[in-house]
Amino acid sequence: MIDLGQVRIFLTVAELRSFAAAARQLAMTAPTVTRAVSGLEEELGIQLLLRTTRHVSLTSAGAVFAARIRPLLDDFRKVTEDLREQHGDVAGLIRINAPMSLGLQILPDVASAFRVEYPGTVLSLNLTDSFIDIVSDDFDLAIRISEPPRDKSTIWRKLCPVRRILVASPGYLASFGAPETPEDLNSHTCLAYDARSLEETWELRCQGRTRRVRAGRTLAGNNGDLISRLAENGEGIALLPHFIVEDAISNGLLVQVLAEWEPPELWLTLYYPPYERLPMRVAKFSDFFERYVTRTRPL
Amino acid sequence: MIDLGQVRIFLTVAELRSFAAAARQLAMTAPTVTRAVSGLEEELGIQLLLRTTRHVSLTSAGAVFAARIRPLLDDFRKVTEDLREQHGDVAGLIRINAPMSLGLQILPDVASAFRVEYPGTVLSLNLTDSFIDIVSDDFDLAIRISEPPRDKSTIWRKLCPVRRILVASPGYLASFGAPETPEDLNSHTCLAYDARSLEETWELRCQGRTRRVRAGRTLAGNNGDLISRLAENGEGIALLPHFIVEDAISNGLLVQVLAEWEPPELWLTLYYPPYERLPMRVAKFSDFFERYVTRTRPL
DNA sequence: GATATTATTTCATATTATGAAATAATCAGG
DNA sequence: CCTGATTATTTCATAATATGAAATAATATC
Repeated sequence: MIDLGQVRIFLTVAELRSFAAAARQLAMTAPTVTRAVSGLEEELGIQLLLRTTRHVSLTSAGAVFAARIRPLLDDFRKVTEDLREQHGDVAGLIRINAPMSLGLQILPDVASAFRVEYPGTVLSLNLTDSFIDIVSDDFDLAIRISEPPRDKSTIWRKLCPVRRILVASPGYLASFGAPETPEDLNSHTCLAYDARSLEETWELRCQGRTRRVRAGRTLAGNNGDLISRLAENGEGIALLPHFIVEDAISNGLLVQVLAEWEPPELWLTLYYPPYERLPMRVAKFSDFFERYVTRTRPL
Repeated sequence: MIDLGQVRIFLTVAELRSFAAAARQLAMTAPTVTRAVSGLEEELGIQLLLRTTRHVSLTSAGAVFAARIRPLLDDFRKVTEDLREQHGDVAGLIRINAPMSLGLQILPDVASAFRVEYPGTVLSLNLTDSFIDIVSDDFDLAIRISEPPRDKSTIWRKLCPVRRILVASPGYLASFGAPETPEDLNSHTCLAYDARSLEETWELRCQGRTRRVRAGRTLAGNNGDLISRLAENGEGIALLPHFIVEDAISNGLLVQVLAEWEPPELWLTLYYPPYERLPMRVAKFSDFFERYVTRTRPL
């Protein structure tokens, strides 16, 4: 991996057309400059500068390298400087988006505790279950339960895994029987999470074996609590985050089925808009939220 | 200046969420990874990763930094790899553009000598005096006499300074007298180089003093030899590169005037299209041309 | 609560970086 | 053509840093 210090020195020499002048401008000694350029040339395996004791000029390779690397070096400087200047008050508006069920359960407590610690902040809490675009919808922070995107350009941060389980009401199971294998689900009513496509594929794993089941052919909803309530009413089998159904289970309203078959792990994930500089208030709230979720109220 | 090795290690740890796994993947020892991340955090003055002995996760600052720095590191890799792979045959078509006068004087000799050394190459020589766009006009190399552009994004390379002098024919000077000061030029016919604007400003310096003269109000041309011929015909005073008028001066057709007043230095400059990878044939021709100009035929 | 894994620290050693001085090379001016 | 001044590089002794094995501290799992 190439050394940015060497690159900076090389660019200075190339611009000033002098090793001595570059050394003076960079407050270094001449040997340091010489060694930096030689080292870079050796590293790249190509000569960048032509020098006599009286005249320095770029080679064609050096000219191309300089032209391409200069803007990159500026970008690096900008990114690191933006990060270094992460200071300032924790105050101002923070626009937060979260899924309905999760938001209702924990955001009120997090928000109150946060506002005690940082009274200068203003929280705008927005709960939606549908897909949101954090940029165009103008949020500072979106809390989602999902598999993190492959996309390298969005800014996201996994907090903790969210376990999901299959549940049904005792009444439903009495009428239709409990499934013994994933294949049995095909003859059951499976409640899908996605109301739009009316269908969802459940991927279930057990000891290396994977089974896929189509859910939602008869009933679907876009909200965890809604689906939980439908399941409690005996409408069918649901695949839901544990934190949504834990109360219903301990009250006996729902029962876990096919416990040994596990769906893919989802992650509680924070999404940020493409900040150049993360505002302190957003950073603080993120970290506060993470502490709360992982310590005070594990999912 | 930040250390790219540390950045690479940090990104690996962030992706794998484990120092030990990152060490294994990068074929390093665990202490090296720990120290790289700590060093980076110290350098940036902000914590990037949250770690316990069993779990590693990004801080919000770390997530933003990772998302912004990752594409930059990829670009950096690409630039250096493109440069490292500067090998291969010196063969194929090289499309070269040059100013008319300079091109006529030296390109034939350079081209012949180059073709002897690299018979596999094909040279396309294009002479124009007007402004060219190296990208849209599809040249591999443009030779210009100009002040290098301020623009940091174009790829150019200064070869050597080009001295310019003020000249007129003996006949013209006999009729109108020789100017003693730059101000005297206002009552003379000054032949401008730029035919399009019909006007050109001559900036003349002598011992720290600077004078500006407007030229070309009555006669202008876009070609050095053309203007030289006009001056030889006694049409007025011209400001021309020394190499264009040296023959006419030694033949007595032209005489230098206001010798102690010097115009700004122009540079013989090579321009490249925004190559990602400079083709070997273009690099070789550039270096060949430079050697010829600075050694065989100094301007 | 024992165990295994993990991140970090310690410490001795090897490597590298650094600058003053010496050297070699080159251009300008007499 | 020589001298002097400037410049890039090398030398060399020293200081600073990097490195890995082993020890340590911390934590999740069984």
